[in-house]
Amino acid sequence: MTDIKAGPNPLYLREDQLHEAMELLFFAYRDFTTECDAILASHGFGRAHHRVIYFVGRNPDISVTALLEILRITKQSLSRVLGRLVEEGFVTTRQDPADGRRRLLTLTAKGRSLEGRLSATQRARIARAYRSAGGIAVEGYREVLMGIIDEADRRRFERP
Amino acid sequence: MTDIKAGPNPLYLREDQLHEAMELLFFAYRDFTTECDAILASHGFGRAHHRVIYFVGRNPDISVTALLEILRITKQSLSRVLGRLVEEGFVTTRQDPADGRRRLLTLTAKGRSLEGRLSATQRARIARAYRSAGGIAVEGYREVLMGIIDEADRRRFERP
DNA sequence: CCTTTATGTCAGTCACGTTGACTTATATGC
DNA sequence: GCATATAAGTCAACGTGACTGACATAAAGG
Repeated sequence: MTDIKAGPNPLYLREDQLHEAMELLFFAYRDFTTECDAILASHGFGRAHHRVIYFVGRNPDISVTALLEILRITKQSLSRVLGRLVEEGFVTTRQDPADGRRRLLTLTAKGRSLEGRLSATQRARIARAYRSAGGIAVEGYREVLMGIIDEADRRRFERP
Repeated sequence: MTDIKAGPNPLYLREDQLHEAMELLFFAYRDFTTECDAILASHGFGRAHHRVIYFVGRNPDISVTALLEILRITKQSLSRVLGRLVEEGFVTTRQDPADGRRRLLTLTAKGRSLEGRLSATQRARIARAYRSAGGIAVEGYREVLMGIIDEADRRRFERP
């Protein structure tokens, strides 16, 4: 009799916990991206432009191939987006002095300014979440997300 | 002189930590979704179909409006996706007995089967990450993501 | 009865991803 | 030095999944 209400079976709980994790990721990503959309739209840009601006900003002199590997899209897809960003003066390309086949991408001052405006809203959201959750929670967030990420990309987050 | 190499200023460190958080979310979401794409593509479906199947599966007898609120898309966007899922027998609609204006959405056996196949790959990924990170980390993951999610949707994750 | 709500639909547009084929420039290995 | 491989760019065609705007219908509710 005591067992009847002792709780749902542990397998059911576990499934539910996994569903919760999936939904947390879905809602967090949804809300994380929406604020930037208005700023981007005012330039006629979309999320693809944001991703390029962000990763070029974080990795000055990145090669096109390296950027493609981060984004996991085709070069034809990148081409349209990157082409516009270069055309409109947000990104510059220069030849790699060490390997003339490579084009190195860097943000212009204009690009850095837009990047800053976009990142600021997202940083604020993260900072708020980090502050309210605390340091131990932050470490847990990091460990779980690293576990979700494909092994090949985990090294990006290794610590000195 | 000792100060010169004493370390980067704390503000810079903090910015870097926030950028790490942003990238973790980006890569995790990217990798979380890619495995399902092949299964979906074999049906001629995309991620939009997956989202509908998932949330209808998790919320049997959900109304169209409630689903729209979760997805935060327009009814015109949902219409094409949902229409195909109903047409091809993955989702059924019925009139709400309590309010005849509402249509209640539920997965068919066929829909549950596809949902199960899709969720299984994602659950496996989460379960692996949860196991390797441990219970304390899982709690942190949950707290931080809840903080990132808009306040209005946080109640979805409240505990009994 | 009139207004509001829930849903569906037609029409047009745009962002952003895809595949496939082809070119050009440079690097590198035999 | 030549052949092959790599990095990048380009043209073309295509599909999904978002959007806006306008309009229709059925049911609920004051």
